[in-house]
Amino acid sequence: MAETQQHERDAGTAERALDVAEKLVQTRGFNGFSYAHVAADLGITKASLHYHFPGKAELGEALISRYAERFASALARIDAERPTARGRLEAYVELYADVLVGQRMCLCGMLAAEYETLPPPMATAIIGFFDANQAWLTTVLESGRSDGTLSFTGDAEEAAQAVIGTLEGAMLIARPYRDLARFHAAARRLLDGLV
Amino acid sequence: MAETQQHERDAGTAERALDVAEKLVQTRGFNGFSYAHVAADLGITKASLHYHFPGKAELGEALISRYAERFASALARIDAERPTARGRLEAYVELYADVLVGQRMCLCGMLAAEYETLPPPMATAIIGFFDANQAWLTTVLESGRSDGTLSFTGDAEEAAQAVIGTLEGAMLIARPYRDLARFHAAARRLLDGLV
DNA sequence: GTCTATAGGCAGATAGAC
DNA sequence: GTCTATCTGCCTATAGAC
Repeated sequence: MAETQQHERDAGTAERALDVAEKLVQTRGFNGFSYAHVAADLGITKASLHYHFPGKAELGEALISRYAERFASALARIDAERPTARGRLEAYVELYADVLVGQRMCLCGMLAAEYETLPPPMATAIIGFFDANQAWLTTVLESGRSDGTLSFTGDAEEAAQAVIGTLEGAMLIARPYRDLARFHAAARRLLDGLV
Repeated sequence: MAETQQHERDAGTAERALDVAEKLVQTRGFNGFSYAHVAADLGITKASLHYHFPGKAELGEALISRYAERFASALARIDAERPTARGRLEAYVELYADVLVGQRMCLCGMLAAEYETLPPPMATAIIGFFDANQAWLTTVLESGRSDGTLSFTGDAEEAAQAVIGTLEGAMLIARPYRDLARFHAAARRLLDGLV
């Protein structure tokens, strides 16, 4: 497993740079961090960082693409481990909660706020992230409604969009309050509204 | 009305600077705009802007305080014009929608994302904004439940927090999609969930 | 109240040695 | 891969003339 990605231990510099940058973007935003921040945290120079990522835009793209891949893996895992629609939704909420416990905002939620200032490739990738989430949620919601375990009005796609917006918004507000319970209360209400 | 604030026409330089800065922060974020942006838009120099606001931090504080005051006025007006809890909630949603039509994020929602990077006085002011909204919503929800026109589970304060989070999140996601309907659909579902 | 001029710092980025 | 050195540009901010 020489060139495959390893988490935590023994990761290459590029991967560790992504870890540091990811945390910085999730807490400070894309316009609130710099190559200097990342380099200092890694114990290398800015110039070295430019070897791995030609520019901030490319680093940003790599950030979203890795984040989206991990999210997709997590969704596949939920599909495999959770048989019911309700269970899948609960696991989905947990994905968000796990991000928030680290005092972080969802990477793409943060970037959505800064959308107007982002390089076009990053903007496109963010939309792709939300589209993928919406597609997965739509399937879950539809299957739940089919087997009678979920109940909601309107089409599943619209409900899926509401789920994403509600969770992102709950994170956005809970974070400054440093109140994880606030997020969970909002998530609970959301799930209860889907019966 | 020499020194009182006038909107639109004949506003003083400080007020016009706030208008420009407000729009910039709502679209690009606090870390995504500069004195140069504001000054250029006003047709004055950066130095002149420093005469009105000593630093970016003070400009940011003035921004939040004016925004919060206007929001408070709008809420008082809703109380005066809308007799029912349901009508007040609908008018509250419209406040958000009116911001979004201008392709803008809620000022404080945007700043909530950048929370970790803000000068402490700005951070405090943002919490104050959300607290005020929550207090108003809590009263509306309680009165609606009392007279039987609204129905929801849990305490009104928690429901109020959910309303704020849902609307902020709906804005956050609808904006990159440039899809106002997406916001309205989410808002409709939210109101329908309060019967 | 607005200007010119300028300071000092940090940003993103590159060249070239090792 | 990482370094030193450097560049250019933009940032916030100030001094002082008008």
